[in-house]
Amino acid sequence: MSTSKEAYHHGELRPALLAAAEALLVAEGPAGLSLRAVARGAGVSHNAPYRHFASREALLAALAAEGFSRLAAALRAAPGLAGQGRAYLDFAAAHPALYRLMFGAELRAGSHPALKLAAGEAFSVLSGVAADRAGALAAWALVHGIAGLRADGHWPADVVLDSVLTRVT
Amino acid sequence: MSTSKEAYHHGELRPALLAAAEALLVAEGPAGLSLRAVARGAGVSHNAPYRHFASREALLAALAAEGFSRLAAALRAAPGLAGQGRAYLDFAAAHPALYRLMFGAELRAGSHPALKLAAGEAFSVLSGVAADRAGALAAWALVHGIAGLRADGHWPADVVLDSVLTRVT
DNA sequence: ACCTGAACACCGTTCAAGT
DNA sequence: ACCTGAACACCGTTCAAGT
Repeated sequence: MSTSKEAYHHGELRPALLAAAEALLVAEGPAGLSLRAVARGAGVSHNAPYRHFASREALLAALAAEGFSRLAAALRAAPGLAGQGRAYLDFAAAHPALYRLMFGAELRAGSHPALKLAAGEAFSVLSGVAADRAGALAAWALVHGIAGLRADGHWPADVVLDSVLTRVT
Repeated sequence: MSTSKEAYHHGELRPALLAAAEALLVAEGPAGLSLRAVARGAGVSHNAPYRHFASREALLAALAAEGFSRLAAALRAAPGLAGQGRAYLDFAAAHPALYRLMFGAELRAGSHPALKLAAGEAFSVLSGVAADRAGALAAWALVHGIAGLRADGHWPADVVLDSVLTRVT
């Protein structure tokens, strides 16, 4: 076994940077997520991240892609359309900062192929349990809309989610 | 009539800053929306905006609040729930950068009372045409979800919106 | 290969002045 | 009142070196 510090010289810096980035994102919000702060969090110089990410935005995109992979796994573990709807909302509620990064304005999915791929993977899991295409899109838009409104503090706390989820056919 | 330059000395700087900020947001995205660039756009020193906004975030919040007011006006002009749904989606599609700022991760509505108020105003217009509270929330979440997915490029271009909008009761 | 320190052009914010 | 220029501590990114 090597110490974590030595590990950076053996290819472990990339995951260490992503972990530091997520910790920063949770602790200080997206504004605190500077590349230099991420490097400090991982214990390396402000310049070391460029060995693994082409830019700050590329690191953010990688973190968001990781979020989509985790969301896809959570959806796969949930049974049925209603179950996946609840799993989707649970994920967004459990990781609000990450969820906002995944869909936020600072990342254009169009310009990050790996991100778009990871997102498509999560959505295909949702589609797999819907009756038809319009139904899958409606369900996805509904849970995504609820998750977004909740994350922004626009969603009344006393609403029973199931009473809303069942309004979509 | 005074020239626009002189007008800054007579209380017109605030709207001029908001207009410059929106132009920058549209032209360069949220990353290009620096306070110093906004000041340059309005033709004043990098420091002048602090006479009207406490911080960069306060200026962003004011711009987002203006967006909610415009959205509310667009909703008021549309007849019925389906009409308002379409008006909501039209607004998001016509002003994608502004829409993303309104709901984006860089602004927490909770910490900007005026922003939360403006958002609540827009939502109350939507609620006014729904049959009940769960239906209003479902409709709002659905159009908001569709708007967000479209803005992020996750929405298939060939989907007929009405076929999805009618899935919500 | 992987990491570092110095450097560049920026940024938000503060402050002491100017009119 | 409203605006300015200098200053501070940051930031993303690049570059020339070090091992």
